[in-house]
Amino acid sequence: MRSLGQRVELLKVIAHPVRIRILEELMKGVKCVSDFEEFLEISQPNVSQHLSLLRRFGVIDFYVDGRLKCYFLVDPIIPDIMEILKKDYVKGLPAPACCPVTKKGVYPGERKR
Amino acid sequence: MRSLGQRVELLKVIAHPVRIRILEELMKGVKCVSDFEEFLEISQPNVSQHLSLLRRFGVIDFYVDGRLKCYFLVDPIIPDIMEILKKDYVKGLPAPACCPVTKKGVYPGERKR
DNA sequence: TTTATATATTCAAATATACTAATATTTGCA
DNA sequence: TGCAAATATTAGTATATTTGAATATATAAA
Repeated sequence: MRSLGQRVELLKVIAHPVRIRILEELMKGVKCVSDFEEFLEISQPNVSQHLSLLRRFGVIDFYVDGRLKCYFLVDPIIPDIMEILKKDYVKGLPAPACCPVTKKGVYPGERKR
Repeated sequence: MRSLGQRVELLKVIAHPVRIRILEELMKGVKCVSDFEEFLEISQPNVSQHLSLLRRFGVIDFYVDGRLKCYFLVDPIIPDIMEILKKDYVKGLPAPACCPVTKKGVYPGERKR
C-alpha cells in the first residue's frame, strides 16, 4: 500500500495540464519526445522536464531507439485515475450515502453537544 | 465530463497530506472543525484554511449545528480516488497491456524512422 | 449584555513549482 | 572525423502554495 507521502507525490505529479495530456497520450501507446513537442504547444526542454519528472516518480519509463527515447506508461494506476477523473458529479442526481445534503435551512442535526 | 482544467484543479486540491487525511476522515462520516484539530496536529486556522479550500472547489460542504460547522463529503469521486490510490504497483507482476517493459539492453524496436 | 467557544479571514514570510533561455550530451550519418 | 538531430540539464526568474500569527466573526450560555 502506498504511504500518505507517496499518494501525495503521485497526485502532485499528475496534477498538471501538460502532464495529464502526456499521460493520456501514453495510454494510447509509446511516444517519443518530439511527438509530444508537436501536439503539446510547448518547448522541447519543457517537454523533457515534464517527462523526467514523471519518470523520477516512477509513473513512466523509456527505452532507447536510435536517437529517439520512447516513453511508455509504467504505473497501471494511471489509466484507472484518468478514467475516474472524467466522471462528472452531476448535481440533481441522488447523493451517495457518503454525502448528507443540506436542504435550504433545514440541517441534519446529526451531531449534538 | 470534467474539463482538463477541472481535473487538474481537483487533483491539486487533493494532493496535500493534511487534505487527504481530512477527506479520509470525512469518508467515515460528518466531522466538525475541532474534530480535525484533535487528530491532525495543526493549528485551528490552518484546519479552517484547508477546509475552506476543499469547499471552494466543491469537494466538501458543511451544515451549521449550533456553533459547530459540520463538514461532509460532497463529490462522490473522492472515495473512488482514495481507493485507487491505495493500490500499490507491485514490481514483478506481469505488466498490463499499456506498459511495454524493457529487458536489460534489449529494447522493443516498435518505432523506427 | 457580557463572556467564552468555535470557526474564519487576512497578511506576510517561507518554500515549492513552472517556465524560458542558454547550453550540454548523445547518437546516427555523411 | 565532423555535423546535425533528438533529447537533457542548468540557472535564473516568475508565480503559486503553505503556514503562522494576529485578528475578526458568530453564537450559545451565563
